[in-house]
Amino acid sequence: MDAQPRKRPTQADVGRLARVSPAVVSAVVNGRGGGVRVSDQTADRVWEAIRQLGYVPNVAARTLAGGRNNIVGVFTYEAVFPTEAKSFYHDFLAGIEEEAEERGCHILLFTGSRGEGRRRSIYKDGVNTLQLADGAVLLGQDEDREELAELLRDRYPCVFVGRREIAGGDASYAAADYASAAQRMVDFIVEHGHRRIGRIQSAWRHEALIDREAGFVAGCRRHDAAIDSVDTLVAPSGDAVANLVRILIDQQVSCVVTDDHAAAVTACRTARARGLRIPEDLSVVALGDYPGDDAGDQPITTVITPRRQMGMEAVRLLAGLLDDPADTRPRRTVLDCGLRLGTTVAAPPRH
Amino acid sequence: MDAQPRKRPTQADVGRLARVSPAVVSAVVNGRGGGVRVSDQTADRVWEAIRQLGYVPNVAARTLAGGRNNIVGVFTYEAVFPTEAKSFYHDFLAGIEEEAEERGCHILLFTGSRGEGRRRSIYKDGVNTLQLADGAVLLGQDEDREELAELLRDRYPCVFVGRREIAGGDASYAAADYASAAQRMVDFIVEHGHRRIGRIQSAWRHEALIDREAGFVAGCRRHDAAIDSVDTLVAPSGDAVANLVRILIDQQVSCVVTDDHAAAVTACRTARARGLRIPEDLSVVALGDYPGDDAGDQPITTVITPRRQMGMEAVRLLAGLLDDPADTRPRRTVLDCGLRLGTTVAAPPRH
DNA sequence: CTGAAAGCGCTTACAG
DNA sequence: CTGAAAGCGCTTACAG
Repeated sequence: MDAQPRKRPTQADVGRLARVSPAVVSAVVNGRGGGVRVSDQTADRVWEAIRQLGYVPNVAARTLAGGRNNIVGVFTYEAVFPTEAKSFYHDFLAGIEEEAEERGCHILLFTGSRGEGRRRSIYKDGVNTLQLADGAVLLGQDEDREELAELLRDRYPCVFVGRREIAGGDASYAAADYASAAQRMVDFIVEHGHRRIGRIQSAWRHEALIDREAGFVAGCRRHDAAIDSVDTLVAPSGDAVANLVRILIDQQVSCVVTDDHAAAVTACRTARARGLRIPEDLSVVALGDYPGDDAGDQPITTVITPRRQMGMEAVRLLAGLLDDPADTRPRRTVLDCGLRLGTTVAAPPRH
Repeated sequence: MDAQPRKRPTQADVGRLARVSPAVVSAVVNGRGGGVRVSDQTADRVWEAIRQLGYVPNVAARTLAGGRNNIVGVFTYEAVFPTEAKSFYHDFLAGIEEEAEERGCHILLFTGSRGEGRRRSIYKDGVNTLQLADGAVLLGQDEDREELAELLRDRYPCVFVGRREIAGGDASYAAADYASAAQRMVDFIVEHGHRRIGRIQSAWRHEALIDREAGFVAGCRRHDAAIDSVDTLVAPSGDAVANLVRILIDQQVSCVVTDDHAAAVTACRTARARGLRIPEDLSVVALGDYPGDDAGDQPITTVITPRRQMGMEAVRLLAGLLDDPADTRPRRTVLDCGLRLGTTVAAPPRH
């Protein structure tokens, strides 16, 4: 057979076969956009030639010439398919996939962006790799804010999944409304009669955590009259949680509120080890869930992140950004969180 | 601020500032590659200009001028991130990601390839969408073999995850060695003393299932002297399994061998409903595992598909294909499967 | 309604 | 050791 490094057919080849100019081929391929009009007959001839030759537009050329390539980028600093916490990104990605598919877009995962070190970066050797795609959705936790600021300065079209305040730039995002969810969670436990609330707060100052805090504080303020005490302890790491739970138990709180699911699970275990029953003796709630299955553990009453919807909405916002680049205002959506009622909340014990 | 659609500095701009030609800038940026040599003085001047202007190479232009784009495609007919069976593709993708990252490649998920119908297809409007990438890894079960045959005819560089015999083409693949694994599984149960074996076989004639069958049959033949009987029943669907299990129980088999994990779980449940204990009264093994967690069920003794390795190997094979396109022979690797020893096998009961 | 031409930003032979 | 030029494959004004 021919062993030559298969040369792909170009617009010129198609044009030659269909006896039209490359420009016409371009117009046909792109749904007669660009002010050029082509008769149905001609279009059919072009399509036939395209089919015969197996022509496919060259992404790079398209991008270079200014057109779009219908590729939505997805960038994460960590592995998209982690070995532990396998399902971490799944629901976000499912939403992104669904919406991208709906719009006829492909998804480009920037896995080849590891610079010098082990870490991925947007600017590989000073080059913004994301440019391969029309725009990108940015996911994940452990970010390089410097780089993100640069990305915004570059005016690269991107949307974050989750709220982000990037210095010097107006980031677009599809976020979860952790603030109101946290507030509703406070409503919920106060309605159950809790008057002494213990709070274990992450030391990390991520927007998602700041929002939880704001909502929690607002909720407590609203129930100021009903609540006797709120003890807030900051956990520098997950390892510290167990100790803090013991402290709160000693302070006689009837309900422990954690930032995330893992901390809530730890709280339950620690309390049980102290001989307390959940929820009879101590209630526990989380202001953030874990995407995986709880695998056997007692289902925690928790705020649910609308991951799938966030993914979908991020793609939608990005599409808007691309469709109207003249409008430079940030696109922002804040989506409602649900509360999942597990089995870890009951009325406080009577003494 | 300026609302203009972000215009970035180019090599030409840098060259103008540094008083050199664009070609020199290119050489400097790319570490003096391309046969062009530049004096250190000049290089410094260029770097200084780059810094001043904040120059960043344009990826699309680079790709266009260069050839390959370092994008590995991944194609599946179904959603890559399914709502049910969430983890179905995870391990494969993790392997693909790991190897792609190692090679500085990005991953393109062909999600925008839905043609007329609801289904994805490689040839959208008669056009091979996969050509957006340098080559592709093909995943999944429910395929369009016609289309795949066409893909091979097109000589598009692609590698399947799992063995495939495509009519009229030599498909490259990274497969699992189900045949030897099945054979070893037969060894295993015979060594445990099983003499009357019941087999529930899927009616589906996928390569992966054909391989299991071949291995199972070979294993039984090898132990011909030891085995009293092998009853093989074909299950047209998963729903039929329970009934077939009852038949096998009536026929006094001491071990049931299924093709997949789900059928094995059904077998266990059905047997238990009949008052049999697993494994004391009946042993059950599966020749294929399920990637998710077994969530509470008794761990099945099963063949393990090396998903991660298959994903990695597929990318490696693809890289080989791309690096040496002159060599048109198919690239094929068959990877060992492990056996997971669950708690569903014991010596057969004595009567 | 269609064609010829310029240009996107880069790399890579090819001359000097 | 350096510059001028062609070309990668496309889109997009611009003429006919």
